[in-house]
Amino acid sequence: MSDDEMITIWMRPERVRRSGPGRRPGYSREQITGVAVRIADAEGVQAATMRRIAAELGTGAMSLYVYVPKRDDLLDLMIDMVMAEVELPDRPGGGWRSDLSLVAHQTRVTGLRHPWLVPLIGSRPTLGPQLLRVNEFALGALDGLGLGIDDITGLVGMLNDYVHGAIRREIGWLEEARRTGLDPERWRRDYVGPYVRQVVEAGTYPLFSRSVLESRTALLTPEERFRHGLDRVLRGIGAQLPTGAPPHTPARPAPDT
Amino acid sequence: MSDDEMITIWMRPERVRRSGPGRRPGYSREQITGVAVRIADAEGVQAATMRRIAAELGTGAMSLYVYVPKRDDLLDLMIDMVMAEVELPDRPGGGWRSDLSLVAHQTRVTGLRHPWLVPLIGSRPTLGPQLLRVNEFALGALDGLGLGIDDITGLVGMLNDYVHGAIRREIGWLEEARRTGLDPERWRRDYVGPYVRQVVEAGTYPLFSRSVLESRTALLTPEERFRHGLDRVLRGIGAQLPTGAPPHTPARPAPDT
DNA sequence: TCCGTTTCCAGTACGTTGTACGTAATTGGA
DNA sequence: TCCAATTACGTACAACGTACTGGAAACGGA
Repeated sequence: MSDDEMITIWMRPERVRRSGPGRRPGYSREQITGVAVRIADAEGVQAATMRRIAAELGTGAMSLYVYVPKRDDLLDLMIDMVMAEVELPDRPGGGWRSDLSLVAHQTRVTGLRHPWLVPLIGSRPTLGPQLLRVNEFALGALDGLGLGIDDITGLVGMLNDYVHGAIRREIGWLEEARRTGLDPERWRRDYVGPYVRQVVEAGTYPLFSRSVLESRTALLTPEERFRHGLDRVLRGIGAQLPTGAPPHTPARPAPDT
Repeated sequence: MSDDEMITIWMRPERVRRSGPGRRPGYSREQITGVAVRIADAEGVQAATMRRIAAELGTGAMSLYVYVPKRDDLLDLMIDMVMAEVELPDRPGGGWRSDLSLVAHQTRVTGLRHPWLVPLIGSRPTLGPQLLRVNEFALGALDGLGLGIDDITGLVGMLNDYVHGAIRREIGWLEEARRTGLDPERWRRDYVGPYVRQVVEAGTYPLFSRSVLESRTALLTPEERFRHGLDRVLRGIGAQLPTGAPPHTPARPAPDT
């Protein structure tokens, strides 16, 4: 199977040539990905076009294709690059609750720092090394508590779903606000606000209205709101652990270092 | 505030003119949205271009702009149109567990019927009437059990996060398989398979490897797998209900009919 | 009946996108 | 010194969203 037919980027590592003929590469995957991430952070992922990235590097668009097969692959590389910002110890060991809490909070700050991350990950499932690393840490947090592997993956998946959903709620209409060139606060006030008010006043959805009008958590900081939801999920997880389980001892020896 | 400045489509209802001068409209928002949904179902949302939709209707691309302000608005309309397929009774009343289970399963089949739905909803939060309707039903399922409104929205959010995540996992690489023109099963076997096998054999992520090799739920049907995860979430919700709550009586009178 | 006003239809055109292709430039090894 | 390999990048093409424009159609009032 030739490299050209390798669909996933993770089976097509960057060409590394220590010696031999041919011009020396002037750029790199990591450099290109870094520029793409910076543009996406500032102006949204749709602004990170091949031409724009190349211009930022002072070269032509087609030069990027030496390092990246297609733009879609670059998106996968971007996802994995920012997943590296999720700071975790080599292995879990603080007790399952604080371990999972750490993953959740780290993922949240990363997702807020790069508002395009979670929406993108949602529409393009990828299994880059950094994502696998974070996943492995979360799985490890629940290992050795007497759970089967399927329960572990299920519970971690549930936690992951909450974290992604919460980040999405927190990001909200950020992307669309940017698309229209308005600052997010003004956008919320002038456009989302009137619509929600209209829906509330119409009274068609009474519980939705109550959730807007009588909300107390709306007064909390986003971080506190996130922790409340996280506590709920962690309580749910805790309720499904085998009773009398050891606090955090792994059942298997740690992987070789 | 003129219509031109209304950013959200839900504040710009379709122009309805019962009489007066002017040519009679030959198409409609619903008709256009329907064609777009059909194309997206068959070939992915990126195939539902303005030109393509118009051609399917036997007209020019620019004619669509009489009914839809921008393509992005059409995406919101598509989301809401398929959300209408989530079949629910007028109001909950089967007990919170079966009510929520109903929403979950209905959402799942809808998400599978339109694989672009969940990824799209994830990258573009919208509050169309059909989505509000489904949300209201879910909120109603937990009303009258002694929970505050914030707890209700939190728990419903948690459930919703799981359902969306589960659908995403089930859809998997469907979209990318289609992009490459291969059928999904062949794609999984020839591309995803080798990569996962390589990761597993490298042994870098032992728990991930176990989750692949020792999984028993992988042998279940997707529907059973979904129900298992759903049961976990519902157990988590049940564990957080006030004790001795009435089974399903709403605390407030039903909305006017 | 005719006209003016309003609305819809649709062709043309512009700027932008991803990327296939071809050519020039650069390098190490024979 | 020449060859083979590799990178750099301008050109080109099809397809995209959509602004603009002129023409067609339908009604109310004259």
